[in-house]
Amino acid sequence: MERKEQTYLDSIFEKYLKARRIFKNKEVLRHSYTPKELPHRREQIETLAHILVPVLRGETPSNVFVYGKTGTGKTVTVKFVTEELKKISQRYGIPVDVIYLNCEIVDTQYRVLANIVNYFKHESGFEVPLVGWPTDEVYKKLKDVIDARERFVIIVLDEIDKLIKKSGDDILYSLTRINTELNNAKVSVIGISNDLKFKEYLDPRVLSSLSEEEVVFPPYDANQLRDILMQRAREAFYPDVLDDAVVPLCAALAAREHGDARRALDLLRVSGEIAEREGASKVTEKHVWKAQEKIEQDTMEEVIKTLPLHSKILLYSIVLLDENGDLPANTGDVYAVYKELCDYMDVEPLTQRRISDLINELDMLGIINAKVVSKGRYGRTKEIRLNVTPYKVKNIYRFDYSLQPLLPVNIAIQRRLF
DNA sequence: ATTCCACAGGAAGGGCGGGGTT
DNA sequence: AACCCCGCCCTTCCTGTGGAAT
Repeated sequence: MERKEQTYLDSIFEKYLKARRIFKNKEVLRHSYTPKELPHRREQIETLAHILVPVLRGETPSNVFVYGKTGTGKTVTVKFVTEELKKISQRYGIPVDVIYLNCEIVDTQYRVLANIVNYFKHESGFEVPLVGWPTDEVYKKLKDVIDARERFVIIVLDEIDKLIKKSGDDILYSLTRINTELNNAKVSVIGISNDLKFKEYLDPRVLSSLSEEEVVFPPYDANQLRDILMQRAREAFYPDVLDDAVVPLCAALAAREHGDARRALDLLRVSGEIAEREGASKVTEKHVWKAQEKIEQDTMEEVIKTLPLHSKILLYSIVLLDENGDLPANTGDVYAVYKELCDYMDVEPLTQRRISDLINELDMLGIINAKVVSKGRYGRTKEIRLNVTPYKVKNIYRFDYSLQPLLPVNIAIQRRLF
């Protein structure tokens, strides 16, 4: 017994000892990492550089609107170009400040203005509290602080659509016109968005001044993703740990999902992590498929976890029907079970009309399949199927306090209904 | 050709919470 | 603090409909 235990431990340690280390520098595969070169973005880099170059001649550059889907390199390219500009302008003795704000976090006018003022706090000795001041006070302060000396200020508003949807375009109006009120400094705005439609929300005046110039980032195709991954892989992994097929497979899988480079990098990283954990000496195609599976599962789990209460109850009634072998079910059946569950949990049930919409939502999220079918004489309804395993759903609910009562309920409910 | 099931899904409006305004 | 406005969630009421059954 003891002997057995000993060899078992030995084998564990040996496995890890023998296993070649996989990652040389995992940071390179993170989204936040800015590589030294950006493959297949030469055109966008040049356009941006061309737009910003007036700075070096002491002229105000145009405002820019940058758009493209997620994972097309917008943010990283803008950061890259603005960094380069900062370096070069230093040589020319022209002060350039680049203020990068992600509007998903900095999501109100006030916060945007306050963040800009606070960016200069070391220089001005001023700091605006995160709440409390009237917005126009902050705006005045902002002008003072910026205009304290001659310089260029480039304000990058990432995910600008989030800001506009939440708090309107007033702030853009102010920022794009601020130059008329400044004597020393010059400001230009770079707006980044992955939602092109949001332009419709903008006041035409704002739109015309923000999109004086536009830079479009098309999705990457599989070959381009492969180049990107190759470049990063050289930095991230030790030599020869990647099987030849790994990078092309990651690229192909990510290309299938609208050419998202983030997705591709995640795949590559997770593949490596899985190989590492298995104690494998090489990352192979097999690990990539596992990574693909894991990422899908993780996002699905996250989606289910954050569902509102009634959607969770609704999902659970479909799970019960599935366990009972009653899928596909129609809307009426599902609604009946749902009502029972609400009753059991002492929750007021929603109407069938509303549940019908929630079913559609679950369908769009890919958790269930709901197809409208006509059963002739027997009416028109949805055929509802489950797209995840009941086990998975239960496992997620196990950690949700408010759903505890549901877990032991299955058999009782089923008996009462059928 | 007609009927009729079992819903789908549009329209309108109530209630409510969060943000901005006065 | 009082107020208002907007977006969101939900209900009520409603008309529409594909196709098996008759």
